[in-house]
Amino acid sequence: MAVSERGPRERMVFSAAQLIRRHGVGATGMREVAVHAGAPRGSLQHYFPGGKEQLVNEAVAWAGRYAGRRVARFMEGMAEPTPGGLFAAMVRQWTDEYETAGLLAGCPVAAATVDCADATESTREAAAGAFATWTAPVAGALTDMGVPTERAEPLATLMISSLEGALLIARAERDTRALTTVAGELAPMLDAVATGAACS
Amino acid sequence: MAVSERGPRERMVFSAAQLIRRHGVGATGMREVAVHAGAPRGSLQHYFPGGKEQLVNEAVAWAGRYAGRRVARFMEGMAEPTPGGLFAAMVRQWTDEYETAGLLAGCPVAAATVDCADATESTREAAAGAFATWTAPVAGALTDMGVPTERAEPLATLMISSLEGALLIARAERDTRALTTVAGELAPMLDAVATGAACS
DNA sequence: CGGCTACTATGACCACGGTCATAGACGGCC
DNA sequence: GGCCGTCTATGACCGTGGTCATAGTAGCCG
Repeated sequence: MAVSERGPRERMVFSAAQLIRRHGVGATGMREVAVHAGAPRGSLQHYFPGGKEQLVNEAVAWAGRYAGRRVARFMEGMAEPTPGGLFAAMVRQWTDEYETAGLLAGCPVAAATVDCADATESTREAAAGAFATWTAPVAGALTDMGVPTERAEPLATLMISSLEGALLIARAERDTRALTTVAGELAPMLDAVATGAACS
Repeated sequence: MAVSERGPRERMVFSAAQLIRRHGVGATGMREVAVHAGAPRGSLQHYFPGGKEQLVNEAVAWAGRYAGRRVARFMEGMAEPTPGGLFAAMVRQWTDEYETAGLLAGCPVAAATVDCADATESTREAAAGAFATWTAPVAGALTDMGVPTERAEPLATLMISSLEGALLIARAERDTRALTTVAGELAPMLDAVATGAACS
């Protein structure tokens, strides 16, 4: 996964994100993270003196940056970009993963929110930050495609919400049905908005 | 919360759902459930010999039935029901809770999915079942409002996905912004579809 | 070489939590 | 009353997991 030659610290953050999105925060152990990253257990307390909380927060932030960066990739990959096309690409990343991996893991930010939002303030803030650093590029892409500025961020929030929710249902059903359905329904609506079609 | 006079068993299921949606499955202890339900600890193993797994599964199923039943209430409460109006009502239930409770808990089904989808098959199935028993009444309501039958279930999935995702973001941000935004954006789109407006 | 810093390595502590085992209380029914 | 099923009550076991403490290793600099 193109992670081979990063420092051990980044590998641990990456591994934490991977494990969290599969098993949730509570069920992910520090020892487990170390093993998954191929890193010594002692390095955890060395790089993350803040303990599990710090590790989780960094994993969440990492996931947010990753998701944000993907948006630019999706835009580059489209001949004639449209809002619906961008959304379809965002969804396809997940359906593709299901095809290849055979199993659908979740979003680490979602997992952190569900598990920590009420208990750990800093993690809640990290999750909010991650959503923000994900929403911004989406909204930016929308404006680049001609969506009015004041609609861009609301629509970006709608897109991410639908994706996260569909991902949840897809995991429960062990089936990409919800993801493809949401893409099939929402994408045309987004394009209709962008072309200024009659909505409201 | 109108739970006062139910049997102790149902109270425990209810309490489990409440605690799960706040702290997640992993962080919710059996002892904690018993205390919250005002029930003796020994009753847990008596009513739920299947242990925590059984309790969680029943809590998830209960939440699914509850959500499904709410749909009928929402329909009754609307003078001239529209898909967008139904969605707005579904969202409002959550924003109202935030106003009154001051804190936004999540959806127990979402929490169970995030925490157990990969580890506990039965819970994953319970979550899938819960989404199904929630989606069905929504789709039924849509058809009653004139939405073509083949579009009803996909749109219901879109509605629930958006709601779940927005709820996630709202929890992370400790703000109903995402919920109101999604309602404001998606509701008109849904009505446009229902009235057969130009979308795709 | 001595010492310092960065990192690795492991064992131990301790709290938490799910489960089991056992036994006590209540209430109906023969 | 004596019996039994339902429910309540509580203590104990044991695995798990986060954290702390303590060394050990490697490399650099003076």
